[in-house]
Amino acid sequence: MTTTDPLSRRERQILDILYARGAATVADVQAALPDPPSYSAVRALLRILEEKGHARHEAQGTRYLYLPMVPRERARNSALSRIVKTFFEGSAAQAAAALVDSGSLSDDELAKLSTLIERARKEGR
Amino acid sequence: MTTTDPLSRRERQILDILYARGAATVADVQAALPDPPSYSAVRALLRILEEKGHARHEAQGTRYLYLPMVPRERARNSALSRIVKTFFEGSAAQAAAALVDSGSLSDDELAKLSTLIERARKEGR
DNA sequence: GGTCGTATGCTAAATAACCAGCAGGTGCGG
DNA sequence: CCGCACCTGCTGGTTATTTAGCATACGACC
Repeated sequence: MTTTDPLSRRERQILDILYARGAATVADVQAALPDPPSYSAVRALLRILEEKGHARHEAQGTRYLYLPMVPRERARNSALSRIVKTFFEGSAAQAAAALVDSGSLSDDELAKLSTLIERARKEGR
Repeated sequence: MTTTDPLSRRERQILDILYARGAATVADVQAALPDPPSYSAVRALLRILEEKGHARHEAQGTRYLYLPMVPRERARNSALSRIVKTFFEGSAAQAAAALVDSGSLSDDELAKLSTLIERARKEGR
Protein backbone atom coordinates (compact mmCIF):
# COMPACT_ATOMS: atom_id res chain seq x y z
CA MET A 1 0.00 0.00 0.00
CA THR A 2 0.96 3.53 -0.70
CA THR A 3 1.06 4.98 2.82
CA THR A 4 -1.16 7.79 1.57
CA ASP A 5 -4.11 6.31 3.43
CA PRO A 6 -5.39 8.06 6.49
CA LEU A 7 -4.89 6.20 9.72
CA SER A 8 -7.49 5.51 12.35
CA ARG A 9 -7.02 6.73 15.87
CA ARG A 10 -5.59 3.54 17.30
CA GLU A 11 -3.43 2.98 14.25
CA ARG A 12 -1.97 6.43 14.68
CA GLN A 13 -1.37 5.88 18.39
CA ILE A 14 0.40 2.62 17.76
CA LEU A 15 2.49 3.91 14.92
CA ASP A 16 3.53 6.81 17.11
CA ILE A 17 4.71 4.36 19.71
CA LEU A 18 6.71 2.53 17.09
CA TYR A 19 8.36 5.77 16.03
CA ALA A 20 8.97 6.92 19.57
CA ARG A 21 10.66 3.64 20.53
CA GLY A 22 12.13 2.67 17.21
CA ALA A 23 10.79 -0.86 17.61
CA ALA A 24 8.46 -2.65 19.95
CA THR A 25 6.91 -5.99 20.79
CA VAL A 26 3.19 -6.44 21.14
CA ALA A 27 3.53 -6.26 24.91
CA ASP A 28 5.57 -3.05 24.64
CA VAL A 29 2.91 -1.44 22.52
CA GLN A 30 0.14 -2.56 24.81
CA ALA A 31 1.96 -1.16 27.84
CA ALA A 32 2.54 2.15 26.10
CA LEU A 33 -1.03 2.60 24.92
CA PRO A 34 -3.47 4.80 26.78
CA ASP A 35 -6.57 2.78 27.73
CA PRO A 36 -4.76 -0.39 26.74
CA PRO A 37 -7.03 -2.94 25.09
CA SER A 38 -6.47 -6.67 25.10
CA TYR A 39 -3.29 -8.22 23.81
CA SER A 40 -5.25 -9.68 20.92
CA ALA A 41 -6.60 -6.30 19.96
CA VAL A 42 -3.15 -4.79 19.84
CA ARG A 43 -1.99 -7.65 17.65
CA ALA A 44 -4.87 -7.08 15.30
CA LEU A 45 -4.00 -3.43 14.93
CA LEU A 46 -0.35 -4.20 14.29
CA ARG A 47 -1.36 -6.64 11.60
CA ILE A 48 -3.47 -3.96 9.95
CA LEU A 49 -0.56 -1.54 10.04
CA GLU A 50 1.50 -4.18 8.29
CA GLU A 51 -1.16 -4.71 5.65
CA LYS A 52 -1.26 -1.00 5.02
CA GLY A 53 2.48 -0.91 4.64
CA HIS A 54 3.24 1.26 7.64
CA ALA A 55 4.98 -1.37 9.71
CA ARG A 56 6.79 -4.64 9.39
CA HIS A 57 7.95 -7.28 11.82
CA GLU A 58 11.02 -9.33 12.47
CA ALA A 59 11.14 -12.51 14.49
CA GLN A 60 12.94 -11.89 17.76
CA GLY A 61 13.33 -15.35 19.18
CA THR A 62 9.82 -16.68 19.46
CA ARG A 63 8.09 -13.31 19.35
CA TYR A 64 7.71 -10.50 16.87
CA LEU A 65 9.43 -7.19 16.94
CA TYR A 66 7.53 -4.53 15.08
CA LEU A 67 9.19 -1.66 13.25
CA PRO A 68 7.97 1.30 11.22
CA MET A 69 8.27 0.95 7.45
CA VAL A 70 8.45 4.59 6.45
CA PRO A 71 11.84 5.97 7.47
CA ARG A 72 11.67 7.92 10.70
CA GLU A 73 13.00 11.05 9.09
CA ARG A 74 10.42 11.07 6.36
CA ALA A 75 7.58 10.50 8.79
CA ARG A 76 8.96 13.21 10.99
CA ASN A 77 9.17 15.70 8.20
CA SER A 78 5.68 15.09 7.02
CA ALA A 79 4.40 15.41 10.57
CA LEU A 80 6.23 18.70 10.96
CA SER A 81 4.97 19.92 7.65
CA ARG A 82 1.42 19.13 8.65
CA ILE A 83 1.73 21.22 11.80
CA VAL A 84 3.42 24.05 9.98
CA LYS A 85 0.56 24.15 7.49
CA THR A 86 -2.16 23.87 10.10
CA PHE A 87 -0.89 26.18 12.80
CA PHE A 88 1.83 28.37 11.34
CA GLU A 89 0.40 29.45 8.01
CA GLY A 90 3.02 27.42 6.22
CA SER A 91 5.93 29.23 7.84
CA ALA A 92 8.55 26.88 9.22
CA ALA A 93 10.25 29.92 10.73
CA GLN A 94 7.25 30.71 12.90
CA ALA A 95 7.19 27.13 14.09
CA ALA A 96 10.86 27.25 14.99
CA ALA A 97 10.25 30.50 16.81
CA ALA A 98 7.46 28.92 18.83
CA LEU A 99 9.80 26.13 19.88
CA VAL A 100 12.48 28.59 20.94
CA ASP A 101 9.89 30.62 22.81
CA SER A 102 8.65 27.56 24.61
CA GLY A 103 11.40 28.12 27.12
CA SER A 104 12.30 24.46 27.31
CA LEU A 105 15.67 24.92 25.64
CA SER A 106 18.83 24.97 27.71
CA ASP A 107 21.60 27.49 27.19
CA ASP A 108 23.63 24.78 25.61
CA GLU A 109 20.92 23.92 23.15
CA LEU A 110 20.37 27.55 22.32
CA ALA A 111 24.04 27.95 21.56
CA LYS A 112 24.05 24.96 19.25
CA LEU A 113 20.97 26.18 17.48
CA SER A 114 22.65 29.52 17.01
CA THR A 115 25.61 27.88 15.30
CA LEU A 116 23.26 25.95 13.09
CA ILE A 117 21.55 29.13 12.00
CA GLU A 118 24.82 30.83 11.19
CA ARG A 119 25.74 27.92 9.01
CA ALA A 120 22.39 28.03 7.25
CA ARG A 121 22.79 31.73 6.59
CA LYS A 122 26.14 31.21 4.95
CA GLU A 123 24.93 28.35 2.82
CA GLY A 124 21.92 30.38 1.82
CA ARG A 125 23.90 32.67 -0.47
CA MET B 1 -16.78 18.13 27.21
CA THR B 2 -13.27 18.32 28.43
CA THR B 3 -11.33 18.33 25.18
CA THR B 4 -9.31 15.42 26.53
CA ASP B 5 -11.13 13.03 24.24
CA PRO B 6 -9.38 11.55 21.28
CA LEU B 7 -10.74 12.60 17.93
CA SER B 8 -11.74 10.38 15.07
CA ARG B 9 -10.09 10.70 11.70
CA ARG B 10 -12.62 12.98 10.10
CA GLU B 11 -13.00 15.02 13.25
CA ARG B 12 -9.28 15.62 13.27
CA GLN B 13 -9.23 16.55 9.59
CA ILE B 14 -12.03 19.03 10.02
CA LEU B 15 -10.63 20.59 13.16
CA ASP B 16 -7.32 21.02 11.37
CA ILE B 17 -9.12 22.90 8.64
CA LEU B 18 -10.73 25.13 11.22
CA TYR B 19 -7.36 25.89 12.73
CA ALA B 20 -5.69 26.43 9.39
CA ARG B 21 -8.35 28.88 8.22
CA GLY B 22 -9.34 30.35 11.55
CA ALA B 23 -13.00 29.93 10.67
CA ALA B 24 -15.00 28.22 7.98
CA THR B 25 -18.48 27.56 6.70
CA VAL B 26 -19.72 24.07 6.00
CA ALA B 27 -19.04 24.57 2.31
CA ASP B 28 -15.50 25.78 3.06
CA VAL B 29 -14.81 22.70 5.11
CA GLN B 30 -16.25 20.40 2.50
CA ALA B 31 -14.12 22.01 -0.19
CA ALA B 32 -10.99 21.69 1.89
CA LEU B 33 -11.51 18.04 2.80
CA PRO B 34 -9.73 15.26 0.99
CA ASP B 35 -12.29 12.80 -0.43
CA PRO B 36 -15.06 15.24 0.39
CA PRO B 37 -18.22 13.55 1.59
CA SER B 38 -21.70 14.98 1.28
CA TYR B 39 -22.62 18.36 2.66
CA SER B 40 -24.80 16.63 5.23
CA ALA B 41 -21.94 14.48 6.41
CA VAL B 42 -19.73 17.49 6.96
CA ARG B 43 -22.47 19.16 8.92
CA ALA B 44 -22.88 16.15 11.13
CA LEU B 45 -19.18 16.09 11.93
CA LEU B 46 -19.16 19.77 12.76
CA ARG B 47 -22.07 19.24 15.09
CA ILE B 48 -20.16 16.47 16.83
CA LEU B 49 -17.14 18.70 17.21
CA GLU B 50 -19.40 21.25 18.85
CA GLU B 51 -20.85 18.67 21.22
CA LYS B 52 -17.35 17.64 22.19
CA GLY B 53 -16.44 21.23 22.86
CA HIS B 54 -13.84 21.59 20.14
CA ALA B 55 -15.74 24.02 17.98
CA ARG B 56 -18.51 26.54 18.12
CA HIS B 57 -20.50 28.41 15.54
CA GLU B 58 -21.72 31.91 14.91
CA ALA B 59 -24.53 32.87 12.62
CA GLN B 60 -23.18 34.62 9.54
CA GLY B 61 -26.29 35.92 7.85
CA THR B 62 -28.31 32.82 7.13
CA ARG B 63 -25.46 30.36 7.46
CA TYR B 64 -23.12 29.20 10.19
CA LEU B 65 -19.51 30.09 10.57
CA TYR B 66 -17.56 27.51 12.55
CA LEU B 67 -14.63 28.35 14.76
CA PRO B 68 -12.29 26.36 16.99
CA MET B 69 -12.98 26.52 20.71
CA VAL B 70 -9.59 25.66 22.12
CA PRO B 71 -7.28 28.64 21.62
CA ARG B 72 -5.08 28.23 18.59
CA GLU B 73 -1.93 28.61 20.63
CA ARG B 74 -2.85 25.89 23.05
CA ALA B 75 -3.78 23.47 20.28
CA ARG B 76 -0.58 24.34 18.48
CA ASN B 77 1.56 23.72 21.52
CA SER B 78 0.04 20.39 22.24
CA ALA B 79 0.47 19.37 18.63
CA LEU B 80 4.11 20.41 18.73
CA SER B 81 4.64 18.63 21.99
CA ARG B 82 3.27 15.42 20.53
CA ILE B 83 5.70 15.56 17.62
CA VAL B 84 8.59 16.42 19.87
CA LYS B 85 7.83 13.40 22.02
CA THR B 86 7.27 11.05 19.12
CA PHE B 87 10.08 12.00 16.79
CA PHE B 88 12.63 14.01 18.71
CA GLU B 89 12.97 12.09 21.94
CA GLY B 90 11.38 14.92 23.83
CA SER B 91 13.93 17.48 22.74
CA ALA B 92 12.37 20.68 21.44
CA ALA B 93 15.85 21.79 20.42
CA GLN B 94 16.21 18.89 18.00
CA ALA B 95 12.86 19.75 16.50
CA ALA B 96 13.86 23.36 16.03
CA ALA B 97 17.09 22.20 14.45
CA ALA B 98 15.18 20.04 12.00
CA LEU B 99 13.11 23.03 10.97
CA VAL B 100 16.18 25.18 10.44
CA ASP B 101 17.80 22.38 8.49
CA SER B 102 14.78 22.01 6.28
CA GLY B 103 16.19 24.79 4.17
CA SER B 104 12.86 26.50 3.75
CA LEU B 105 13.83 29.51 5.83
CA SER B 106 14.79 32.76 4.14
CA ASP B 107 17.76 34.85 5.21
CA ASP B 108 15.40 37.27 6.77
CA GLU B 109 13.71 34.61 8.81
CA LEU B 110 17.02 33.19 9.89
CA ALA B 111 18.11 36.58 11.10
CA LYS B 112 14.95 37.07 13.11
CA LEU B 113 15.28 33.65 14.64
CA SER B 114 18.82 34.48 15.58
CA THR B 115 17.69 37.56 17.46
CA LEU B 116 15.06 35.53 19.21
CA ILE B 117 17.65 33.06 20.37
CA GLU B 118 19.93 35.76 21.70
CA ARG B 119 17.06 37.13 23.70
CA ALA B 120 16.22 33.71 25.08
CA ARG B 121 19.82 33.21 26.11
CA LYS B 122 19.86 36.43 28.05
CA GLU B 123 16.57 35.75 29.73
CA GLY B 124 17.75 32.29 30.64
CA ARG B 125 20.11 33.51 33.33
C1' DG C 1 -45.90 35.68 -6.05
C1' DG C 2 -43.40 31.73 -7.77
C1' DT C 3 -39.27 29.04 -7.82
C1' DC C 4 -34.56 28.29 -7.41
C1' DG C 5 -30.43 27.93 -4.75
C1' DT C 6 -28.66 27.25 -0.44
C1' DA C 7 -29.06 26.97 4.32
C1' DT C 8 -30.35 24.15 8.82
C1' DG C 9 -32.70 20.32 11.97
C1' DC C 10 -33.13 15.79 12.41
C1' DT C 11 -32.86 10.75 11.54
C1' DA C 12 -31.42 6.30 10.17
C1' DA C 13 -28.61 3.31 7.48
C1' DA C 14 -23.94 1.68 5.72
C1' DT C 15 -19.22 1.27 6.69
C1' DA C 16 -15.11 1.15 9.36
C1' DA C 17 -12.84 0.61 13.52
C1' DC C 18 -12.04 -1.89 17.51
C1' DC C 19 -11.92 -5.56 20.41
C1' DA C 20 -11.88 -10.25 22.62
C1' DG C 21 -11.63 -15.21 22.46
C1' DC C 22 -10.17 -19.79 21.12
C1' DA C 23 -6.86 -23.14 19.23
C1' DG C 24 -2.28 -24.42 18.76
C1' DG C 25 2.81 -24.01 19.29
C1' DT C 26 7.18 -23.28 21.96
C1' DG C 27 10.36 -22.71 25.78
C1' DC C 28 11.23 -23.18 30.78
C1' DG C 29 11.14 -24.42 35.75
C1' DG C 30 9.87 -28.01 39.02
C1' DC D 1 7.64 -35.33 31.85
C1' DC D 2 4.24 -32.03 32.86
C1' DG D 3 2.18 -27.79 33.54
C1' DC D 4 2.73 -22.85 33.25
C1' DA D 5 3.60 -18.64 30.90
C1' DC D 6 3.76 -16.46 26.79
C1' DC D 7 3.56 -16.20 22.06
C1' DT D 8 1.15 -16.41 17.17
C1' DG D 9 -2.82 -17.55 13.60
C1' DC D 10 -7.26 -16.83 12.87
C1' DT D 11 -12.16 -15.50 13.19
C1' DG D 12 -16.48 -13.20 14.45
C1' DG D 13 -19.13 -9.85 17.21
C1' DT D 14 -19.86 -5.10 19.09
C1' DT D 15 -19.45 -0.38 19.07
C1' DA D 16 -18.16 3.98 16.95
C1' DT D 17 -17.79 6.53 12.90
C1' DT D 18 -19.17 8.26 8.70
C1' DT D 19 -22.40 8.91 5.56
C1' DA D 20 -26.71 10.29 2.85
C1' DG D 21 -31.56 11.61 2.77
C1' DC D 22 -35.83 14.11 3.73
C1' DA D 23 -38.45 18.00 5.56
C1' DT D 24 -38.30 22.81 6.18
C1' DA D 25 -36.97 27.86 6.16
C1' DC D 26 -35.18 32.01 4.16
C1' DG D 27 -33.49 35.31 0.77
C1' DA D 28 -32.65 36.54 -4.18
C1' DC D 29 -34.23 37.17 -8.53
C1' DC D 30 -37.32 37.28 -12.46
